[in-house]
Amino acid sequence: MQARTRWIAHLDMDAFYASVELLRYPELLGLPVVIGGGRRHQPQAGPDGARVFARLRDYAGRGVATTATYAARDYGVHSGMGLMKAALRAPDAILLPTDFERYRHYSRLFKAAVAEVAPLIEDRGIDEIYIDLTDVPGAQDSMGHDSTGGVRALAQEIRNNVRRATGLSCSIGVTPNKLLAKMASELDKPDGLSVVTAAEIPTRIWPLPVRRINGIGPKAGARLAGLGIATIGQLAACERGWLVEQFGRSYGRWLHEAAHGQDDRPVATHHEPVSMSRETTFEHNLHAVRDRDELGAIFTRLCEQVAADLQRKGYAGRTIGIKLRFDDFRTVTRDLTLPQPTAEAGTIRHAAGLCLKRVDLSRPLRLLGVRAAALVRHASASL
DNA sequence: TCTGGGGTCCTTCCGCCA
DNA sequence: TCTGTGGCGGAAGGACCC
Repeated sequence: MQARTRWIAHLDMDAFYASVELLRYPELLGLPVVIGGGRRHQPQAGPDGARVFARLRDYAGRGVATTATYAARDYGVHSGMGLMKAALRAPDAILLPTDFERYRHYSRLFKAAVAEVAPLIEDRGIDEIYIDLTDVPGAQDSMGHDSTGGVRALAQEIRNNVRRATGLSCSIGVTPNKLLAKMASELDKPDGLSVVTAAEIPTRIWPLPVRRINGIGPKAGARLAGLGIATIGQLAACERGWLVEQFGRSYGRWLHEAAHGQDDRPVATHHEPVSMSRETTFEHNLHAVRDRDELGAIFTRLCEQVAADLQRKGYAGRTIGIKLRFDDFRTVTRDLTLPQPTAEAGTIRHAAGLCLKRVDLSRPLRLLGVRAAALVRHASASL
């Protein structure tokens, strides 16, 4: 009897927020569109009844691009970029405000469509999931000489289901684990399907830049570049011991495993939250003394929002923390662990106030946040 | 024209205690 | 009693991700 192959899929919706917006405004198809900023950029009805959209060049503020259509990406606009900077690159691009309610709706639709084919799903946020296909009927079937034929057909069925349910396209990578699946889903984006076997790692994964590994960010990428390591293959050629010397025990070992495509993390169908937080960046910087009242009102509102989130979801937090960002972008945090977990706004406000007293507030502030951690289930709180 | 908001995980440091 | 060691919880910061 043949050993069964572990097949994990990573499904990533293509330019998700932007694509959902295009369903609503089909006249924008093919145009550069950027999603981000506040509610005030809602399209208006023009004199002739046609919709009038905000343009990026008219934007003023501190927002960033949440998503951009592929046409906008051609101008060098990508998610995370400040909208003011994006406006310099693509002044004529359409600007649409984010509508999370709508995106969550489509998120539920596509996940339900996937679950019809394969029920073992790990949520990775609003627009991506991992799917364990190993034991789905057909996954282990061969088609002629192609041992991956069965799982490929399954992935194609999932893509068809998603398109039927939402009208949206997605990209899927199917491989023996989550780490590789995440990379494989980007190989043929958008609207792609890539199956990569363990035997194909040297030809299909090793040529990729190290930054494609989920877990190598800007800092680690730059350090690797400084060591002359640009591709995953070059990383795989490094001795494990040497990587440990360079990056420490935990991260060094992980880099070595990742480069060789090793990852045995399970697909987690359920997870408990670790913390809940609310934060806001001010329209303009605020000073603790000069803007005392305004800051105090915002602070109280954040505490109330955290309390409401905790209660709605049935949790209480024992550690209450604050986060401050100064005008020079320096970030500090303070937290305080209480004798008892709480989901009550007044208690959170008091604890957060004590945290705030431990910070030097002489510099102007650009951001304020409140966080509850060390969460416990709190049944009565959800009532 | 500087750089959102909501998270997770890891490392380091410190004090307390056995 | 002094010194060392090691575990542990809490606090702070940093890297990374969507």
